[in-house]
Amino acid sequence: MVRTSAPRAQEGTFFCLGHLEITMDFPEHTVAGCRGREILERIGDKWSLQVIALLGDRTLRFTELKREIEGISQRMLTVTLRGLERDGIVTRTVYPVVPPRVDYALTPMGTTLLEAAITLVTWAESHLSEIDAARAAYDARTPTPAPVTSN
Amino acid sequence: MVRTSAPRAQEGTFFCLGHLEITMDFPEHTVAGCRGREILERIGDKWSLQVIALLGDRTLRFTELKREIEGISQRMLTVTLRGLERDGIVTRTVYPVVPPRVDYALTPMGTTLLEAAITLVTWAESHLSEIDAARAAYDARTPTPAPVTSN
DNA sequence: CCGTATCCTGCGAGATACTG
DNA sequence: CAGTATCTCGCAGGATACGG
Repeated sequence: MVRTSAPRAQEGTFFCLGHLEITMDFPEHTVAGCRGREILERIGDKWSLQVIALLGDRTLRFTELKREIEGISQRMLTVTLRGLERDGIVTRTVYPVVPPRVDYALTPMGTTLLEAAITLVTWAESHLSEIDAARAAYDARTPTPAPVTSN
Repeated sequence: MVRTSAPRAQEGTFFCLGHLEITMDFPEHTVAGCRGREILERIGDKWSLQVIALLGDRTLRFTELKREIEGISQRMLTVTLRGLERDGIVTRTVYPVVPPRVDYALTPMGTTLLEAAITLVTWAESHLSEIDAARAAYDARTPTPAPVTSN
């Protein structure tokens, strides 16, 4: 059994994913703005994890990132990088040359985040076939209700 | 150094987060629909992880989940649970009684997913203050451009 | 109690055009 | 090269009402 939420009205250090009660002694653990969820909002968005993964490999320039990440728009790459920079996940280094050159790299904290995230990716890799099987079984049990072609 | 993307034009088992080239010998690793991202879309959404965390604790009924998860709508709880059920993360057990009773529980696979996800939550817990500091520093460096109140 | 069925809204995110 | 500035649109997700 994995213990993630607290027995009611108890205190201590818990994962901030469940009960209201556990937040009493930890003002920073609000329910609506559950801090534990913030990291998911950070790497759970469409592009952040890909950026982090690429930078885990090596420092990259803006255009290099754009080229590596299939389908990302210039705007979203900028937005993503700014968010990661603000959170201290990546560093942004501007070289005052012309044409401009900007390097992005993982901070030490960013590296540890990547290591933590890899746990999940690894899990995904090793369970994809099982998930596919579950989906197929589910869809077989619950055939899509024919969109009104039977009359 | 964390190695997440492949040296170009090489083959083997890599994390599906970066290069195009690594997908050549793994048809299931498409770029747009990167399978590694699917799990993030699963637990990265607004409610799934909270549901998983609560069920990691113990089996819960629909209404119990609704009560525990502050702010979730009936609709989104249903949608979330259906998705998790389809992926084989949770089981749904209907008792033919009146009024109806439906129990939700983690599958073995769901439990392993929770364990993997906890890695990230733990990381978040232990880096929140560092992130806050980074944000404060960033915001100090980059004060919000006054929204035209200076004329 | 445990859902579906609609309607509606805000925001994530793409496309495009323009600058230092 | 490395961005900002707009405009636009789809859809995740909330509110509400009803059904078995």
